[in-house]
Amino acid sequence: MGRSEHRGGIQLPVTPTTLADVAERAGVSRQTVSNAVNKPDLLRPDTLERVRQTIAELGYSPNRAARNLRTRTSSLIGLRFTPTQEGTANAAMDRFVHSLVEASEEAGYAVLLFAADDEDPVGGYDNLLRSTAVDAFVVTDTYLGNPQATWLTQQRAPFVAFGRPWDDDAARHVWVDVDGAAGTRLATQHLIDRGHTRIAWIGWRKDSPIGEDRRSGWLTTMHDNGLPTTGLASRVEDVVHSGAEAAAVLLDESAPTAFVCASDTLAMGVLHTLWIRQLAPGRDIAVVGFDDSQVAQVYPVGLTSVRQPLEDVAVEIVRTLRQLLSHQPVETRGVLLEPTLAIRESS
Amino acid sequence: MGRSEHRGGIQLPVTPTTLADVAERAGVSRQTVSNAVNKPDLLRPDTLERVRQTIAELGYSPNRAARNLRTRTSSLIGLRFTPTQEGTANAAMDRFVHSLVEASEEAGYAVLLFAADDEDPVGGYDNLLRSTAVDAFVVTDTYLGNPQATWLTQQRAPFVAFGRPWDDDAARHVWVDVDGAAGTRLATQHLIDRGHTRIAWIGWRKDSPIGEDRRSGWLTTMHDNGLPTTGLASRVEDVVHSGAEAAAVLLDESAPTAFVCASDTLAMGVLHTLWIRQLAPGRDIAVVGFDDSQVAQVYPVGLTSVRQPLEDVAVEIVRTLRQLLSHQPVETRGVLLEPTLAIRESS
DNA sequence: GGCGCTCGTTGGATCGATCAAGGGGGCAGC
DNA sequence: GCTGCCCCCTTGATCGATCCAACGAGCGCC
Repeated sequence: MGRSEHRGGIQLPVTPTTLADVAERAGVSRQTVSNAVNKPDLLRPDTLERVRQTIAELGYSPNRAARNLRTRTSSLIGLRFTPTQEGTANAAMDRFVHSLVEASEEAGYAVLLFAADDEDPVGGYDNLLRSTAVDAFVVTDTYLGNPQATWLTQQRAPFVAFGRPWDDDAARHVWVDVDGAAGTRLATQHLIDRGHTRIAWIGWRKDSPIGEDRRSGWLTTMHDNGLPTTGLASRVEDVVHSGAEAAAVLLDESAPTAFVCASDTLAMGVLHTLWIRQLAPGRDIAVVGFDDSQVAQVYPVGLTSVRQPLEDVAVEIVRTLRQLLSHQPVETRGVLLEPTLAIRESS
Repeated sequence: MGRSEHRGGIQLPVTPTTLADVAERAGVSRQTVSNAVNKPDLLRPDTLERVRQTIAELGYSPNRAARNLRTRTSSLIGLRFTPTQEGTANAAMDRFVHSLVEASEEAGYAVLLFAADDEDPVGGYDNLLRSTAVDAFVVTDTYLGNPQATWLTQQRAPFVAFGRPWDDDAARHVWVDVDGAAGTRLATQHLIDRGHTRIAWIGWRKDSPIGEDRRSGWLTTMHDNGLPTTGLASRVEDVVHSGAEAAAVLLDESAPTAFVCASDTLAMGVLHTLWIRQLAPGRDIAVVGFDDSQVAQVYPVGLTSVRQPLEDVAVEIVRTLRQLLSHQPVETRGVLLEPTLAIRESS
């Protein structure tokens, strides 16, 4: 019974209203109220109306715990929250999380965040899974040989990865990703359209498949346009000063008129070098970054940058998750989305 | 019973292990197993050991839904996730959320994210509260006259606000905040120590209490040091070009040698103006921002910025929440934490 | 009018944990 | 040897929803 008490003149519920309260008040049984909530078309219209009105009067909401217990679902999606690394510009998590929360909410899910210590990469997942605290996971950090995807697959836990299983052909899980090569193709073609012919690449070290993917977009576009690439590429760590150094070396040795970078962080390094050499970004030398981070948006000159469609990624992930959870056959094993180019003054 | 089946040679649990399974296997009752988990000191050491071993053998984790139903708690903290506005540098959410997740986890809580449409600001809160989906809330957007805090107080819902109830003296809720004035005092004193005497302020419009607070730190420090402030302050919108314009006007009219800004976004505007006028940040003109955003960190020159102790804020919030939830008297109604200054080349 | 069928409704059982009492064994005291 | 007491553990009830099987009213058909 939803008891209540008077306090300070306002009637406040002490125990929340239950299904039984509504049933009694509306003069029907519990099951009928449950049906009114979950399968409205089973009720006669007038009964439905009456029950709904009672629900509104009493301000009833189904108790999550009870529902979860009975249905063995939680309507929660687990996401391990990995913060942006300090000193880099890649703030994709912020935008992605928001998109995921919104997309989930429309599908009736909420997002549960958890952390995980580095010693035990699957610890957090294991806990939530065994205690049936979440229905599914979204895995974001699909770096080379990451253990989470493999482990979750073994456990037959439903999950969708944001990111391709680059190395592992045997991986049978579902993923959504953004076509990085298409992004750098966009960037490179954009620069070619502006008349540039000597376009340099600054990317990540070779052991990053994401970096190599992005690099390939630059490479193929240059080749397709019959433009030179020798001496115009550099692979460094993803920190600002590495980008700056690489830009300095490339400027000295190969005289490029434009740079395509694997990240906004590296692009910032390039801009730094330009600034030191009194070169104007966009006028003297063009620069394009990757991720459309806040840095790209608020940098005084305005950094042109490849923008990942994170909203679409989130929608796609939730759509796929729903298929997985409803035991429908999943249409496609992987979905690749096209990024766009946010053009600003630097190019 | 935790049934299991053979598939692919590996034994996989179909139904998770329950308390009863453990009890049967260990030769004790359900309650004893429950006590072994929750009140270990009630058991005889040898029994405890035996039960614990059985729990480990079977890989048992308590079912969250069942526990939640019985105890009327969820071990979840609700947080409305508001993404960073595009075009601004204030990415505090990212760092704060991570800190909150970590602090919560140590206290046995997880963070539940939800969105809310602007039409119904309390909609998300209401749903989660009535369905007893979360134990408490963390409210971050305590702007002037925000309805959430008031509403939650009325509902007697446990929550802690990140941010002071500026306008509302009647607000009786608990809060944790960062002392913005102390931050700008740090920044201003830092510039004075470097020999600057004409230090300008660029802040937000007057209707922002946070902005006025930060402004007061600059003002008092200037006065305390007997330095002039007339003609050296400007209040604009929190976008880059407004900051740039304000800097231009101030430079022309009052010839400051340093700027203290209410945000990194505005500081970026100042740097833009300096760049246009060929003035070197840090050498010709000093600039200090606020929030220590990624922009400040990766900007080529390195922007000195006030850094909010978000990790400490999160810890303090969780500590306070636990007091609230355990019905202990809360020690203090509000906690004010001191920011630090991240000094870089721009000053 | 009776039969069978459909649709809506009903009471009981169930999910898996914790709460609140109740029971049994061992040890000390007389 | 019996009683009393305490400690440790067990048993039945409960949280609030949904699933299940069965029941009842209304209707059409013969």
